[in-house]
Amino acid sequence: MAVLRFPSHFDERSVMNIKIAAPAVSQAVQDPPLAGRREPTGSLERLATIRRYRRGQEIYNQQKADSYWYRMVGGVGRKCAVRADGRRQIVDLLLPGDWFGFTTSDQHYFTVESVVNSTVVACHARRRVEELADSNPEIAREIREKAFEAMTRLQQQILILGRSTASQRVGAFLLWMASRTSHGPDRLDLQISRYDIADCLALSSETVSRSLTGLRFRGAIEFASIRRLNIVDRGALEEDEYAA
Amino acid sequence: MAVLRFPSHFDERSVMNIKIAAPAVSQAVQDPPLAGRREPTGSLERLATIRRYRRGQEIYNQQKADSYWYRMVGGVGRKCAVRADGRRQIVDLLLPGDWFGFTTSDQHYFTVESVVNSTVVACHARRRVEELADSNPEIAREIREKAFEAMTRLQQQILILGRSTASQRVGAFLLWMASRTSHGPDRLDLQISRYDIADCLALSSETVSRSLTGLRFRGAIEFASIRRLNIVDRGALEEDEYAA
DNA sequence: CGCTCGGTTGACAACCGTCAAAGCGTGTGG
DNA sequence: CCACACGCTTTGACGGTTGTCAACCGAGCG
Repeated sequence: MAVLRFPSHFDERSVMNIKIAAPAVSQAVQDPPLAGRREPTGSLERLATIRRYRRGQEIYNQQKADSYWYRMVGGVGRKCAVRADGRRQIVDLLLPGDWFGFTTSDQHYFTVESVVNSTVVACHARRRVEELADSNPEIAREIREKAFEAMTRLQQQILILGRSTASQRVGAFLLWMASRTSHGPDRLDLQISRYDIADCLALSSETVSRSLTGLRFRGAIEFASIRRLNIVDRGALEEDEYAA
Repeated sequence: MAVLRFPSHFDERSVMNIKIAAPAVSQAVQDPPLAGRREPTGSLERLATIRRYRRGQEIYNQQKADSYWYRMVGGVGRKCAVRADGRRQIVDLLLPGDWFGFTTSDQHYFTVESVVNSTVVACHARRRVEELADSNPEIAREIREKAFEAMTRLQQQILILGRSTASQRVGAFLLWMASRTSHGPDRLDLQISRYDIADCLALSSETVSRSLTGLRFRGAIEFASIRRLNIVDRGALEEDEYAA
């Protein structure tokens, strides 16, 4: 129940009695639930290969030819690009239920890596899925739907990257992540590091850290542990955008 | 052949003899060519309705139900969101050959507007296209391919937004636009305003203008007219990213 | 026990957004 | 035909935000 101090660049007058949320009882470290999404139960998954990864392993690679489409089953993945200056950009953060790696050739544009241990991925041979889709319109529709979902994720990412200030980006990111996971709408288990968040939002990790501190200071969020937090004031997070 | 002066924040020592490129002879104002892409010639386009727009008109809208998938035939479109503070974010810039408006419901997430006069769009009734795709695997594959292309555009946009400095973003944007249009790899007719560029790149129009001036100053580009330019030094524009 | 990695904070400089003003081109109306 | 107005573009000045460099801390691990 330690009282937290805030760094000097916050207004000292309001610094009192701000506490860390009491840790939830007996949160054993274990794999997260599968985000409550329905898994496909049709013939699609019968031809899937399941692969399991430890943290930081490569799922596919821009360099090597690869003829699979993928579905995230458990854990977290990141689709990223590395620039000439060594900076990394995370283009798509992959959570259970998300499909990724859609191509029409045997070449991917990006590299996908697992972010946490026990990341589980279902691999679908592209050619076989396409043949299946050719003969089964249901499957074709399902693939289309998953591709459209992937497009929605990318558009969401663009909207977040388009925000002008770091706090807005971080706030919108937290809300988005909370809506994509299933710990309840206001509980969030960021399983990813500040570095990964920074690379998602095109910020430095220091700025992410400062923004989180700022949001905590303003009472928008509270931390249960370093990567688990509760959303206290949604209004303070959402720069309420009207998607016109 | 006027000698251009540079604003004071550029190094005055190098300011001499920098000229506007000689204007191309007799460039009448007219519709741009259709970017040299093959148009689909199959049964898909037989059930398309062609619509023509003047500058600034709405093609579809986030508010109103709409059950079409679209294909840009001529001109330019912008898919955008407007935030609470009035700021606009362009999520996808639509050029001839681009499909857009993919959904599985009768609701769109964004609004699409024409950017230039004589923008021409082909509208495909979603339900009829889906039925056609159900019975014709060729069509289904074509739709998938167009959706994947749209995903590639969005990912490209994310990579550009992820760059840290304004000049890098503007430079990458110019190269991208040049690769998407067909005036030759080094000639570019931006048909859009600085404001639109700014809303694509999450910058202010002033910063876009300053970045363009800076790129011109560094000899990376030269202007044929205010919206037409030549790419002189690709290396200076591309912060050569290695997409890993 | 010491190392490494991730996270936080501080100091400072550079960059960019904002406000303001001016130039310019185009279209419109008198 | 001219005058005007409007929208787009450029430039200047300035202040706030953020990236960078640096230091420190704590947790996990060999």
